[in-house]
Amino acid sequence: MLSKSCEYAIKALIYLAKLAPSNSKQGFKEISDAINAPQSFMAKVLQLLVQRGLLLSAKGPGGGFYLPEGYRAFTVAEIIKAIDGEHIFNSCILGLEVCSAKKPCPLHDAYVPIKEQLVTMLEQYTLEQFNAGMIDRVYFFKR
Amino acid sequence: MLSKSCEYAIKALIYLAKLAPSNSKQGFKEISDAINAPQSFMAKVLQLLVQRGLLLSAKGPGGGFYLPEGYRAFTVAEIIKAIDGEHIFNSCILGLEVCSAKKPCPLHDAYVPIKEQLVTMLEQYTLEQFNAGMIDRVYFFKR
DNA sequence: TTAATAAAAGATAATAAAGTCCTCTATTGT
DNA sequence: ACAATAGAGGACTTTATTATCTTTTATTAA
Repeated sequence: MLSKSCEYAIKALIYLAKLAPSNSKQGFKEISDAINAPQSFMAKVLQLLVQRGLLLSAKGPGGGFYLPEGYRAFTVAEIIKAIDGEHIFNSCILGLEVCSAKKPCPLHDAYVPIKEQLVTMLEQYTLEQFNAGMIDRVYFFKR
Repeated sequence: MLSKSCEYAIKALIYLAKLAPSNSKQGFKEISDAINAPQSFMAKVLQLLVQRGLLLSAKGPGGGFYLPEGYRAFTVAEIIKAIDGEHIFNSCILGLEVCSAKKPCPLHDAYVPIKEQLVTMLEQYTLEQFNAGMIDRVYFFKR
C-alpha cells in the first residue's frame, strides 16, 4: 500500500507536528529513534521531504529539521503524493494499467467506492487534526 | 496492496470460472495469455493454487488446470489468503506490527472502518458472483 | 513401449525496494 | 581562521519480489 519511505515520512511529520509548538529543530537521529526508522534511511526520506517543500532544514550546530509555516494544513494525502506519487489514488486493485467504469477489472465496481473513502479520509486528515486528536488519545509510532 | 502473484491468481481463477461451464482444461500458456501474465511466472502461481487446494491439474496430453467442485463459493478473500497470507487483513496502514484500539497508530481510528469494508467486500465476492455480474457487464483482465 | 504432451520442481537471473556507509558542504561559535 | 556540528549527496549492499529457463515426472494415445 504505502512504501516504507512513505510510512516513515508520515510518522516523522506527525511527530514533528506534535513538537512544533516548542519549535525546536530535530536531528535525523532523534526523529529516527522516535518513530523507529533506520537512521540513514530516515535521513534520505527527510531530504526528500525538504526537496518537496514539506519540511525545512538547517545545517550546522543547532541545526536540524523543522516544519514550515503552513504545516498545520498538510494532509496525509499530500505527504503520500510527495513520496509515493499519485499511484495509490489511481491504482486498480488487480494491477490493471487501465481500469475504469468503461473498462473495469472484475473488482472495479466493488473497489472504487472503498478507495474513494480512503482517499477522502487521507485528504481530510491534516497534521493539525492529529494534534487535536492527541489531546485525549495517545498514538504510537513504534511497536 | 496485493502481490503480483496474487493479482494473477485472482484473475486466473475468475477467468477459469467464466469457462467452467464448458469445463475444458486450460494450459498455463492459454491462461497467461488470457490475463496478460508472464507464462513461467503464471505457471508457478497456478502450482501454488493447486497446492493450496483452490485448483486442480492434470498432466499429460489433454491435461491442464481446472476448477474443483466447490469453486463457485470461493471468495476473493480466500484466494488472497492462499497466496499472500493474512497480511492485508491485519496490517496497519503505517506499518506498525502492533496497531490496535489500545495501541493505535495515528491513522488507526480512521483506517479501521475502511479496512473493514474492504475485507467484507473481499469476503462477499465469490467466483459465482463474478459470473453473474458478467451477464450484463464485460470485465477486463488486461489493459 | 514409445513418442508426445503438459504440469512439477529446481535453479538462476533481473529488478526494485530497503537499508548502510562514506565523503562533501554549509553553518555556527570560539 | 578553525574546529565542531549537522544536513546533502553519492555509492554501495542487502533483501524481497518478479521473472525466466531447464530438467524431471506423470499421463495419454498410437
